[in-house]
Formats: sequence, structure tokens, C-alpha cells
Amino acid sequence: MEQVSNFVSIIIERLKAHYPVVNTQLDHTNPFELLIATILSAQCTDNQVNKVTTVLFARYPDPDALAGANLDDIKKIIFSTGFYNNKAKNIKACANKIQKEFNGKVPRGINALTSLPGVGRKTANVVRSVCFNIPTIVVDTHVLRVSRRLGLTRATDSVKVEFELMDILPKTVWNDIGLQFIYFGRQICHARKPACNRCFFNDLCPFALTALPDA
DNA sequence: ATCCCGAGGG
DNA sequence: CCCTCTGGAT
Repeated sequence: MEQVSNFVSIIIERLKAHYPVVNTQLDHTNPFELLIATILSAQCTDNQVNKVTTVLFARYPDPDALAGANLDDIKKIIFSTGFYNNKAKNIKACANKIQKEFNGKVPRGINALTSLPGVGRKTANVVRSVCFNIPTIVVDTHVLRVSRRLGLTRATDSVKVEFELMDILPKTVWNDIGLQFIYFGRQICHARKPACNRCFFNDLCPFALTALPDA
């Protein structure tokens, strides 16, 4: 990061004004629980994930227990989150690997985390950011879309977007900006029909300025 | 219909 | 690179 541009600082200020406090909506009490909850959150609402993790963690509270769980029982518990075959297989194998190769503790390193079954870069970054407080920009579909619309990046690859954002945003905002963009993306900057008319960026957003009125 | 904090396989 | 995996809420 060389120098924060005026445009970028306005974006940071307005996000902070509208979303002063951001937290993950995924219930968890430790890194292991957040890791599993984040794997389950693919194409699923946080609320739905919380319903199943309540049951899942009561029965399988740690990597050791989950690694030894019956696969069909896991499937039954997590069914309503969707993709339940893949997710069940992944979280069991993930717990097993944590148990065997990482001494029962969720690793911090990006490479170690993404080596776990079902854990890609986004999930790894969520855990690094939220649990270990490592400055990280989590790039999910919302962050990707919003960043492109605001003109912060032109990249289409989420890893490229992550690095470009790290280049223009001060490290102090990295851990919040992902969640702020996610809130913003859910409430206003929707994928299909963004609510540009009530958006607090509509005076400076390239997308809003070039989009047809009343889009 | 459309969306929900993706990842792995071919 | 594109395809598949999936139920629930709105």
C-alpha cells in the first residue's frame, strides 16, 4: 500500500459510518467451530448454519469427536445446509487431518489451512481474520462484485482481487472491509438488481453512474 | 425465480 | 476453465 487515495478513504469512511461494528454471524466458540461453520456456509444462510452447528457441536465438540463420527449421522445433521454429501465428507476428513497432522489444533498458516479438505482460500481467510486476528481481506462473491462495481479492481479472479485490495487499502481496515462489503452487498449492492437509488455510494460509484436510471 | 460469506474434480 | 454439488428462505 503506497498511499490511500481520496476515493478509497471516502469509501472506508462511509462503510465505517454505516457499519461501525461488524462481526461474523456464524456462531462459534473456538477456531475449530468457526472453521466447520464456514465450510458449511457455502450457498447457505448463516442462520441455517447456526441451527445445524448447535446440534453438530453438541454431539461432536472437537476434531477428535468429529473425526470419529458416523458419516451418515453427519449428513443427517447438516442436511439442511445443502451440498450435504460433500460437506459431510469434507468436515469429517478435515477434523481427521487436524487431529492427526496438526495436533488437534486448527493451524494458522494459509497453506496449512487450505490443505484441509473443504477449506479453500475464502474459508481459510475467514478463520485467519476472525480467530487469529491476522490482517486479511476475505474475498467472497459479495466482496468481488462490490469491489468491481466501485472500481477498486478490474480483476475477475478472487485471489487477484484480494491482492489488489491489499495494495490500495490500509492494513488497519483489512479485517473489517470484507464483512462491511458483505453487509453492503446483501442489503444494497445485490447481484442482479442493485438498489442504487438508496445506495450511499451512488454519487461516486462508476457502476451507478453508468447504469441505466431506475435499474 | 433468485439468492445464500465455495470448493473440488474432470 | 467449467461443471457439479443442494436445501431453505423470500
